[in-house]
Amino acid sequence: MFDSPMSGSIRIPKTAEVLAGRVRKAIIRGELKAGDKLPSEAQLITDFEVSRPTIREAIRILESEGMISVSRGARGGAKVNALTNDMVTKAAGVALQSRGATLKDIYIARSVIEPPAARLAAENRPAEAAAALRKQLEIERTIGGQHALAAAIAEFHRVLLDECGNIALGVVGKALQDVVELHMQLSLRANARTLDTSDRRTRFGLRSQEKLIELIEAGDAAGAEAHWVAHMEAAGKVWLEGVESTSIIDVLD
Amino acid sequence: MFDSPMSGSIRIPKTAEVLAGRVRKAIIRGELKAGDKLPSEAQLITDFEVSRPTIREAIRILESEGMISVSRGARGGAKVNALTNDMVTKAAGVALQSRGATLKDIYIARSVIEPPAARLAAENRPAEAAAALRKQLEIERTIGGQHALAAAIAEFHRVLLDECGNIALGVVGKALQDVVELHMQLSLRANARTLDTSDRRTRFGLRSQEKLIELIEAGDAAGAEAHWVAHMEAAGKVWLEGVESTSIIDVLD
DNA sequence: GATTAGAATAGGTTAGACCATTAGGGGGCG
DNA sequence: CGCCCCCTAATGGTCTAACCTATTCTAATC
Repeated sequence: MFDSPMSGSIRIPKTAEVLAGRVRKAIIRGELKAGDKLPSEAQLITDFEVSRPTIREAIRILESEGMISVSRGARGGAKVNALTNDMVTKAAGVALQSRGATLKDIYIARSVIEPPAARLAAENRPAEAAAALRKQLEIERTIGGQHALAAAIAEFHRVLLDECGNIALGVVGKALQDVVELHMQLSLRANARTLDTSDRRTRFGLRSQEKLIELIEAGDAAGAEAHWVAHMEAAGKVWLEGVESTSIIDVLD
Repeated sequence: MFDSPMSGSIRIPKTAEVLAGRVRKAIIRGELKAGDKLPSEAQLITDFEVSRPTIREAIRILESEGMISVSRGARGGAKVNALTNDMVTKAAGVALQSRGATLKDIYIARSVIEPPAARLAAENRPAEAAAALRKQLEIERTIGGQHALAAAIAEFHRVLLDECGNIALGVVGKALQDVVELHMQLSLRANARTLDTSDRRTRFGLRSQEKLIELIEAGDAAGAEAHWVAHMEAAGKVWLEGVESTSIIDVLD
């Protein structure tokens, strides 16, 4: 039983998918920039010579991918979104939840990714990275409120991943960070608990961040990595006992 | 300037999105398993009391997320797909390409993630991991053809990430691996080049994998990690000069 | 019994209508 | 004169009713 040269299941492309694909390609290639407006549905109908439901299916596809958002009313329509990590976060959230990943799992993965990010930052762009991190640290110091502080600290981690100079590491690291944050938001909304971030521990954390910045600024790659390993371990001990570390991640509404 | 309790732009949910959300939730929660068939469009119309275009928009959303696939004709309809990493791969591919990530970027990120995966495998489940890896190594040894061998080696890396016992690390590591593989497939199809994997280097790689398995089996976590760091570095030197290491990742069509 | 033509099923696409929401302009009132 | 409200136009959201097309099953025919 040989496959004939013509074998292989052929996939008949649907009009809506083709349409969505064209727009997606234009967005990824940068031909359509964030903020640009797509033509109105009526215009698209005449441009592409397809019916309205077909157009709308294409729009739903792109919307579900987070590439456009649609608003109603006069001057409404589909606008191109800035390409964010949202899609990666959503996809990772689904994959992690369906496999039963726990907060501890994700924290361990982050502990694997972030210290090398600190090393790369110190190696490749110490000055810029230190400046960006210091700016975020200032925000943390002046901010009020437990939730706002927690968000600012999360942002510090994101800045570190951004400034490491490796796009791939940044994308996956931030996706994990975002999944955790999403889970926390939903879990807090459900349980209305309060975060018990003691002041003493917070100050210790900020001092540790300050030290990281100094090591990066000095170009001490090995030192920055080692310090951040220690930081993540220490912070993880505190944080994971605060949350139910074994609870399965939940990113559903 | 305080936000009033009523501030914040409200999001009017669209019927199709609500519908898609319900099905998505059921799939993620495991209430709908892979292979299950959704009711026919006609049935959904009567079940949910919405019109066909709306149903179809919901179906397009879920299809674009890779959660279902639809076939035409008698006995056709929407079937639930197995939850794979495809969504994460696609999303990561888009994010990486739009940010101009290079193959080298991604390789570096993989070099960050895989050695700790080897360490975790040796720490947490040496016997199972060694068995699974050895099985894959056998496949590599008996396989013929350059492309098939390259695919088998890629699979070895995936098995390692699966067997490390950390779901989050596995998900993001495999996503990066998959993005690279997707790019290579498209690039090969476009250029019809041939892979020049010399036999000598291939055999060296397989011996290195064998050594990793032995270290993991012995529970030598530090040794496994260190060995895999060296392996990734050595393999990277060869591989990155074979491909255009600075070429920007491309995952379009 | 194998082949093939038709019937049944179910998704793919189109057309047209009407409803709901929003921005902006014009008229009335202070 | 200026402010507010309502009206209107633009645009997406939803529905109904068809017809087309692909796929499978069945039954008639050779």
